Amino acid sequence: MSYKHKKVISIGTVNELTGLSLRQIRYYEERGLIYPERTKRGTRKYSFSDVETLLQIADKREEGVQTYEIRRDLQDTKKGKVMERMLRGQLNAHFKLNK
Amino acid sequence: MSYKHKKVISIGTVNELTGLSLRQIRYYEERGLIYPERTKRGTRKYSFSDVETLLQIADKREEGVQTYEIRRDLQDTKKGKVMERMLRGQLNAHFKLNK
DNA sequence: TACATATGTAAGGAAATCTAACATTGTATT
DNA sequence: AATACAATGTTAGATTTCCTTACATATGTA
Repeated sequence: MSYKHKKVISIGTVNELTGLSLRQIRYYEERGLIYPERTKRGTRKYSFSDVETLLQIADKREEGVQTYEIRRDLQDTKKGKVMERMLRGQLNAHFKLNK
Repeated sequence: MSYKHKKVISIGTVNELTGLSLRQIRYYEERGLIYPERTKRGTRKYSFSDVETLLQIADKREEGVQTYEIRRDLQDTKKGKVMERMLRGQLNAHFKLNK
């Protein structure tokens, strides 16, 4: 897994990187927008990818978009990315789309 | 700056990633092998690049190499990398090596 | 009005980190 | 042999960070 997706950043640092409050960061998890991992003892760990997502969320929220819609958009984006890869043929081995 | 060099990882996570004890991680800093940043309140933050360096250090230590030699090697490596880039021409604008 | 959303804040507890000091073991120097 | 330095462990006390839960509040929506 790349550095971008490895979950190693604790919530205080995410707060500094994004400007979002701890409350907000945890709440967006509760609403299913992000999925940090937990250490054995329960502390949350985020990836750079999560940080990027949170920055997008912050933008959307400023526009007044609700978490429910943001979640939908994020899922669409993910699907979009998967589709791109499929079209590029990188998932052929799994899904046997060609031939 | 890239994700690889951004200092966002706390020492406990570095311990998990490298298998080195907290004591060792701090000691290698004391010996000038790595340079974590500090938050306002004093907690150390490491980059993925630091983690890579620490893995190299761990290897060298197992071979019995002492920290002062490792430091020298690491510095050489850095110089080596800079030279590579210079030869690739990426620093021309700065050093005007060609023409 | 009643309910849901989004966020702040407070409290109490548990986990993580910091520094400093002392102990130990091995290797090198005198 | 005695001394010194290197590398690491361990302990202790203090500070910081993080966790959950609960209550408050403002704003929008059914």
